[in-house]
Amino acid sequence: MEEGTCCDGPFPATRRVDDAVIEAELSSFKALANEKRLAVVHALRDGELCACELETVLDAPQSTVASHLRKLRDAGIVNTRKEGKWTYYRIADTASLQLLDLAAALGEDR
Amino acid sequence: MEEGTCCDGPFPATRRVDDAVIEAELSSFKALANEKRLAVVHALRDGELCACELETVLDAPQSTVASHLRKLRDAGIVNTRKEGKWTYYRIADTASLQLLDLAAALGEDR
DNA sequence: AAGTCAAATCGGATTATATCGATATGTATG
DNA sequence: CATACATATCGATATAATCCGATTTGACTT
Repeated sequence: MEEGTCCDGPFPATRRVDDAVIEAELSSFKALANEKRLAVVHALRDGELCACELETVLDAPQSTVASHLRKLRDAGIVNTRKEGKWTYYRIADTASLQLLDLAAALGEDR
Repeated sequence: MEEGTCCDGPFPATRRVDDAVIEAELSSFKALANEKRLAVVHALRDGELCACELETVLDAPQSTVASHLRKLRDAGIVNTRKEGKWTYYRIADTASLQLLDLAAALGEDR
């Protein structure tokens, strides 16, 4: 009933994807694809917290927390504000909160 | 000018985060935190494609593509439909497309 | 300027993911 | 039932991410 092979013809070039877009998406998704970094973003939903408060939230050593915060910062998910010897972290863009909500909805049933 | 230490008091328990929600978000983000899997999702925006067509899109060996497709399926990002010896893949939920768009917007400038 | 505390960075060990050839499974067709 | 093709799984290796102690940097304070 079947005839011919599936992939003997050229694949439509219209389905090729823009690398720059994928790169942008990738940097957001990689930043959020980690349990501790997600916990940070959740903790910051209600407002800024300083780095040492986030150590308490994550219950992890200072250096571990600092490296997660750096990744979130590099990805543009959070911003910082220095006040004396403390560094306060906050959500950079509410779009990241929408992102979490969508992801939660997608992943919840299963 | 500063007085006291930052974290000598107990941290407000109200900021504790729901683990189940994080787990759900994590499974979506991990599935999308890969260049090849993102390319698959993009390729499927305009409609279903069979596995061997996706080999062409990714330009990778069959076994590599198959393992990425399995991860997308396990995460509920794509569904499959078998027709004879072919397996067609499609986006399971348009919410994942919104997710890509938001992530692209977040990650583009920087 | 010595001491203290917050936070960032470094280095190396551990753990997780990705890659891909080889092999197995499943579905037509001759 | 042998063959061809599509796709899934296995297993070994390569690559990347995480973790965390130790050290450094920077901002106060005395």
